[in-house]
Amino acid sequence: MAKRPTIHDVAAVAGVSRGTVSRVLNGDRYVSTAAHAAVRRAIAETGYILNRNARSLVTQRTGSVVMVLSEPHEKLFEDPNYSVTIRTAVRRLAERDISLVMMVAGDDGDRDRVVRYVRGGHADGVFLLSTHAGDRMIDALVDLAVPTVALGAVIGREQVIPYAAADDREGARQMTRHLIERGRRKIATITGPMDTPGGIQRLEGFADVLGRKASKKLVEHGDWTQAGGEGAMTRLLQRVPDLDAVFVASDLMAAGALAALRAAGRRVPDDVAVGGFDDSSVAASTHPPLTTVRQPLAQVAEETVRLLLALIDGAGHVGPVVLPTRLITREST
Amino acid sequence: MAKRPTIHDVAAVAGVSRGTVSRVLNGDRYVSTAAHAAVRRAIAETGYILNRNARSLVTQRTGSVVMVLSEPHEKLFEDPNYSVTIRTAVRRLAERDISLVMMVAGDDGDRDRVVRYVRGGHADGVFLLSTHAGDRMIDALVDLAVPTVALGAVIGREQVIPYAAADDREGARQMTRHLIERGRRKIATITGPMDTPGGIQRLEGFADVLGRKASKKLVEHGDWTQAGGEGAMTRLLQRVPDLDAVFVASDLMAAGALAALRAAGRRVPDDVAVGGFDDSSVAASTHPPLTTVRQPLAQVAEETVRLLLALIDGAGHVGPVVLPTRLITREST
DNA sequence: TCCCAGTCTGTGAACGTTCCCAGAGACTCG
DNA sequence: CGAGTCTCTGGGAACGTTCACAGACTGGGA
Repeated sequence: MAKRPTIHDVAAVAGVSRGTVSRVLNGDRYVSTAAHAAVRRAIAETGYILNRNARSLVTQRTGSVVMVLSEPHEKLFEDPNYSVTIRTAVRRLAERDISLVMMVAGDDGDRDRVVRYVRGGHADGVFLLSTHAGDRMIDALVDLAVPTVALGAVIGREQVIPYAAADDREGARQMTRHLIERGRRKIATITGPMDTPGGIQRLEGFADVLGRKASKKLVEHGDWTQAGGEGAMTRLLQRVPDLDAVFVASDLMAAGALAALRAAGRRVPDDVAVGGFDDSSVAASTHPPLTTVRQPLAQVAEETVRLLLALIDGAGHVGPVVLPTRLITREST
Repeated sequence: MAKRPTIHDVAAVAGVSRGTVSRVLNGDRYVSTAAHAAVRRAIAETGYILNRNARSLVTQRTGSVVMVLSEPHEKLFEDPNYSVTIRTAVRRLAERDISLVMMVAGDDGDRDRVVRYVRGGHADGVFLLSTHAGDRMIDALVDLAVPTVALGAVIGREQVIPYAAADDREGARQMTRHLIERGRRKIATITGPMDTPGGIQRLEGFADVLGRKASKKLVEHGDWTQAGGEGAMTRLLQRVPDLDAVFVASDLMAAGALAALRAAGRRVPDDVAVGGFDDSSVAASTHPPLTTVRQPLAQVAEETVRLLLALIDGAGHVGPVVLPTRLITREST
């Protein structure tokens, strides 16, 4: 295999100059149809592939975006949704010929690396995933003034970092109303960690509906894990033995809650109704299957990418996008 | 903000030449300790960050690796394991200052893009995930002679593409033996799709143990989904109403099988014992919790990266790595 | 003393693009 | 018919590195 063909080779074959080939490559105006055709043909003939490094070197654009995976709680958060998010983002970006670089921000070294990478100009934009409150890396990124968006609000930075998210708060309201409609009177909740948007907003939605009936006694905090959900449910039962419903802020925690209820001899939904959140794969496989709130995950990912692209294209400011959730009724309520 | 500092600026501040700075950057020999210190200081002072594009342009190396996500069965495969794999890979690669670019190979356009990307020299290596049999893209990549590895064997290309994987076959044997030890006599199995390594090898392990008792009647095929598992279980029950155990090749399908059994009025494990595979998050949340086979996922990912790095470093040929699985006993058997 | 090997440094020439400018034609309008 | 505008083209310069080479300096052995 000889050397990879360059723009020079294409130009020679097409009988034009480098400049003209470059113009065709970049879709510039001012190229005659004859030249255009000749270049196209020469590209096909030589099997030419653009060298992005050379291009980036002069344009100062990289044609890539970095997705930063934070690990809020010591990798407890093994979210199946990542898969959907990543796929969707890669797809949408590929349409624009932008590639996706993954980075992990687990410890300080990682976070440093991310900042250095972006400061080095190696990415045209940043896509934040599962951020958590008070992350210094995020402030550093904001300072760099590189287009940055997040999937899910960044707590405390809602105004400065555009995001797309599911309407957690309204979703929680839907579920809470549903439990009331089912005739439940003493409704508790198990939240996520209170430094995550899902933790905060789902509790707010719950409180919106119940008003002052949402006493502190009826609120217990979990950590998104199944074991955490089980523990929280156990504590709730001790404190409020006569509760007749519980809204759990994630399906995985709800699965834990179901186990705790079973262990305590309560029947679901007869004695206690259980509502989840996410409509993840566990939801359908619990016993009984979970009533839950579905998030339009792919759509959220899509909108996040859209925001990022807009920013990269020079949009000064883009607003957050919040997408509606949907109640999925199964047998646990 | 002024222009980003280049190697020239560092050289000027350090009072040496470009060449010397470059040598320090690349850890070359033949740099005096004084020069070395001066350069280090100048780098810190100027906040210099290497421009990878410029480097790649001359070295013909990119310092990045592409991970290709195939979608074997129309994105049915929403594998929570992706998350672990991606994290692990990103981590290990970052240690070597190599970044991970994600690409999706869903349709022909995607596959073309991947090949073009690699042919364009934009990656030093390829990391294949969830491949499926007879993929032309894989042959194209092999032809390009770029270092390529896979997580999980590539069916039909086991000899040409190095891989790391869990010992599916032995795992299936462990489970089958376990079912026999539990006194089961009529043991059926629900497999994965027969064009995936998990589908094939887990069935082989099952057959290894049962020998000729593993009649065709006792084998039913699923598609890794819960609904698929439910359907397969229903068909099995019709055909072999007196079966007393079933080994299901994935936890998600096993959850479906449990639902089918419940619908048919069979008690688990009293009437029918159910074994899963993967030890995914659903396993612990089914009712009853699933006995299953745990794969050392993070370790598999780690080994895959190791193979890839070895290949990139010039190792001519690296053998496959197969890691042991472990039986996790819960209440379904 | 001289020579050679080893260590260290500076510099010109690449790497493959895009950008910019100058210039050649063609066409339009006064 | 001349000036101005628009379309199209070619080629020099720049982007920020690494690499190869040449040269300077050191020290040790003949």
